[in-house]
Amino acid sequence: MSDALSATLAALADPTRRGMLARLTHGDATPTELAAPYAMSLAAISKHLKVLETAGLISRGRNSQYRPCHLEAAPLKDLSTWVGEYRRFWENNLDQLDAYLAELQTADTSTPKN
Amino acid sequence: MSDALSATLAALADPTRRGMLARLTHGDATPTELAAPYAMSLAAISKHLKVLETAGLISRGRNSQYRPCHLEAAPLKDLSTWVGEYRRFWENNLDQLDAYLAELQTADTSTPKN
DNA sequence: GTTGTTGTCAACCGAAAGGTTAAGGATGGT
DNA sequence: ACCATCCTTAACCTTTCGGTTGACAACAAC
Repeated sequence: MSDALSATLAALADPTRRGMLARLTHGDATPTELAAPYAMSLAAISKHLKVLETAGLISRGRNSQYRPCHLEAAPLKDLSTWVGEYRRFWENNLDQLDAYLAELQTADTSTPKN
Repeated sequence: MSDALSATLAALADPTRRGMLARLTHGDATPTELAAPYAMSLAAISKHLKVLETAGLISRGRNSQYRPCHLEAAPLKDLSTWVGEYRRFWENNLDQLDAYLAELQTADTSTPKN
């Protein structure tokens, strides 16, 4: 899981963490504020934030006792780029094209495995 | 992890599974073909394929002994839509806007926590 | 300096992830 | 009928994940 994209995807795979990111789109927030919607200890929230920070999805400042969290979108940009490579596979009736190609292959002389 | 987006992200968080999807962009392939690049038992490959299938990222047919795998891009489209909501956060110098807003808040009368 | 609030860390726990090996089901070929 | 090939399943093991509780560090307020 050492590559950045895997870390990003793993961090985003948890609904609690996605909820925190969504909250941060409205502005920076402290762990206590981020914890509000969840029936969960603050320690658990702190762990989630560490996962997000390790993935580069948030950064944290310091304001007296408070540790405000800030959304960092760079990993999301990378994710968007990655998933964009697959765009042509969900656009423009590609399934029907695939079906056509499969039919061509069935009519072939060799032993088709696909 | 019951929601579809979490299942998609968790499935994609593994580099082996992403590699399999990348291979499937070149056309359908059997488990044995998909296993080729990896130093891993076929049973492990079969498990990975089950994860991808459960997430709706592939479908599987039957051609005699072979179980050809086919890329299904719908969950990727949903993921692209989700991440697209964050687009404005990595475009157009948003960090500088945030810094400006933070400065405004520091000049405020209340006790700012963020 | 004591007290309260905020947040993190360490230790622990159960469940899930990701791999193994061994067994077996499904199909094709001889 | 038998054998080989392809693939999945079951059982198991180790590591990671997501939560808990308890201790405590940092800072503010009184």
